[in-house]
Amino acid sequence: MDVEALLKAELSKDSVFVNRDYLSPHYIPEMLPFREKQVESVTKILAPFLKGKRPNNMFIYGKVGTGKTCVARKVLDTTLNFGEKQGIPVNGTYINCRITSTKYGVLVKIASKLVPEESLLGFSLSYMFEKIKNTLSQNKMHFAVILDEVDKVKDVDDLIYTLTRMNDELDFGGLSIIGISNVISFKENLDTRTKSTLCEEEYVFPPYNADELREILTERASVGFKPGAVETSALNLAAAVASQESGDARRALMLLLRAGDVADETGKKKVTETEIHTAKTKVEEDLIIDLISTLPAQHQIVLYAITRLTEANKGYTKLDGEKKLGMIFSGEIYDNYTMLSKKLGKSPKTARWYREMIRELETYGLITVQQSGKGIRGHTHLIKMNFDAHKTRGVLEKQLGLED
DNA sequence: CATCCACAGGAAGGACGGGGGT
DNA sequence: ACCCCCGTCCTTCCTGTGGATG
Repeated sequence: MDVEALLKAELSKDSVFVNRDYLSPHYIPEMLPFREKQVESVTKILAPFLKGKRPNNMFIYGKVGTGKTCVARKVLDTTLNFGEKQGIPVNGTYINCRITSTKYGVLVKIASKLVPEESLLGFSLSYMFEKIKNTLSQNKMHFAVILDEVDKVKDVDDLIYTLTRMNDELDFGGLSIIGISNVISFKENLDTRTKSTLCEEEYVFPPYNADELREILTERASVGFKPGAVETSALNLAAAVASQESGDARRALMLLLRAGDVADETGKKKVTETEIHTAKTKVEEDLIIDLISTLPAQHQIVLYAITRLTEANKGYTKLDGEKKLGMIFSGEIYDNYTMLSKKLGKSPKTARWYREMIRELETYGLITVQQSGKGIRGHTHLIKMNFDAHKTRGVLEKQLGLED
């Protein structure tokens, strides 16, 4: 008797859901529809693992919500389980580089996976390096790291170099890297050596089309929702909306999840097109919150300054052409940022550091940066928001604790 | 054409904070 | 309790750049 299942059923009595978890973007389903080929390819690459050979490194590129992370994690998990059952010394871990963005952090993560019983914080980088090397060598172990959002690592070249150097120094065992990114330009900015080591194998994951999304949604809805709780037209709409906005499965699922919440809140027994429409705006806010909440306070203030200037439409005060509509001058933002910082009782950072923050905001996809061309005196950057300024400002005000 | 503008972004070096050794 | 080490964050100082300006 599954008590937990009973409790969940009890909880969901007045809900359209049976189990919300199945709709969570973090849930990894048994089967990954429309990704069979990719699963097969990645599995084949990792297979030498089980024969005690070092698999090639791998680079996976694809837009958000195309199943990169899902496929990589799924295959790694299965391979590790299989290896364990067969008594083969394999190990591996998943690292999200948006959270662990330094070389040191990545090494700590790997080391603590290898020797979870030891406390490793505070040791030097070289100690960590040796620790990993020795553990792998002594156990003749093969290790695979998934570096999700590799583009977020501070010095990728250095990290990849360090990890490959480990292989050269190892007599037994080995380490292979699975890099994942959704930034097209990422590869171009890599050192040639890094590029050739990381991209020994390369895969591009295409976006899902509307039909595929609809099937994914239908499948998840059948396990996550009560039977008949979602109208077919609602599923079609959700799939259409998501495919229109880039074929992002994660977003499609969030949309459906949110629509279910809306139905629950309004006491409806069914999810219809109306709920999907209402959920659409909420999902956008969720995505913004997702991106913003992990940002350091100073970055948030910079972004806040950008939203304010965007809303005030200061973008074209100094410009005549319409091409640059909605673009804001870097210097303007900095002035605004220093003012806001002081207002919030924080000392503003220097202009040099401000430029670093702008660069980071760009890599997070929150803003677009463009070189100033003709028509502007001097050499500066023009900045544009990628999300709705009003919504972003609302989220930021909550985050920064200022609501007036 | 020299000069200025309004920045960009590299290099080097503090300040800080967690952690170990003694 | 003290110092030292290390990695990260951030500042200071600096040289570079593409276009406008006089």
